[in-house]
Amino acid sequence: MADNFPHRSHCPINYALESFGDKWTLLIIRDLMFNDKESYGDFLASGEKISTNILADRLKRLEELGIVTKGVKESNRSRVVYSLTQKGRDLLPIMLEITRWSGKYDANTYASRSFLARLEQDRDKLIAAIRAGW
Amino acid sequence: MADNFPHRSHCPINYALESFGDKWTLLIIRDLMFNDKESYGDFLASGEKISTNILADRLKRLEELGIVTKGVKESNRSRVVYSLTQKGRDLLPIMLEITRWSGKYDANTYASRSFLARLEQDRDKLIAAIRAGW
DNA sequence: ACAGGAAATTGCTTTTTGCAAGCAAGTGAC
DNA sequence: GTCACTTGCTTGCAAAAAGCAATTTCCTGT
Repeated sequence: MADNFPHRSHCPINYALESFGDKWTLLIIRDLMFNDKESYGDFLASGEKISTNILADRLKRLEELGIVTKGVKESNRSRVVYSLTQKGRDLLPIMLEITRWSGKYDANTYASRSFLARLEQDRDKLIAAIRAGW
Repeated sequence: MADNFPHRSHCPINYALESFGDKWTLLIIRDLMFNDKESYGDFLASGEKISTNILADRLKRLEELGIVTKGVKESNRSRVVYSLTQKGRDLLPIMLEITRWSGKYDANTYASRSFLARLEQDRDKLIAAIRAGW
């Protein structure tokens, strides 16, 4: 959890942008959080087609920031697996509010009606339910 | 509200990233939402030192996306003023969850204790109170 | 008409991204 | 053991975006 680079400011919005304010980082977090992905290859296979050098860079950065940890699979110790730390899991409310906003404004959103309805009607219970699965 | 560029996907996270997934856009939204800024010069004066060409580009983009509207001040019709649309104001819950996360993990955060406490204790009331001021 | 300020635009350099190819380490079949 | 295969990266290079300083345009009040 390095975090020892010069900050533009300690505005909370800016702190977040310096952590995950780019076009790719939140997609990796999404895959870890909602799509049961855990390996380099898993992330590469996502629909948005991240390139290998960017993926490697972002995973390294997320590790340095303490949002993700790197380990190996017990069943196959050559397989590298990434997972969210508490700091990473705490991004859940942000991810859900983003989903709500995009669900409202993107006419072609992939987010399902039922999920959006659940989010609208009882956000707190939905958060609790997801956390219970961790 | 153009939105007619090729999307990487219609994943809600990705849609949001394509709207404001860069190092500067959310700072402009922050200034409009919380800091009573409205003009080009106001945004330029913010602590993070955005450069003029990037600012002009992002304002244009935000307008195209329907998040911000551009107008002129009645009292001085040479003065351009920007303001949030409903789509922009609907980013409030995201902004607050980001503030909460950064407030938790940035030891040097600018976010005040009292604001963070209010956010923790009654998020919904805080949102309602801010909306009431719009 | 002119001075002044606000809102950009332009030109140039540096940094970051995107893409394809290559490579190293571990594993599984034989 | 060795050889093909998979996984997890690294490298090189071209293209795009960001950063920075200087310049310009467009009001507008005097």
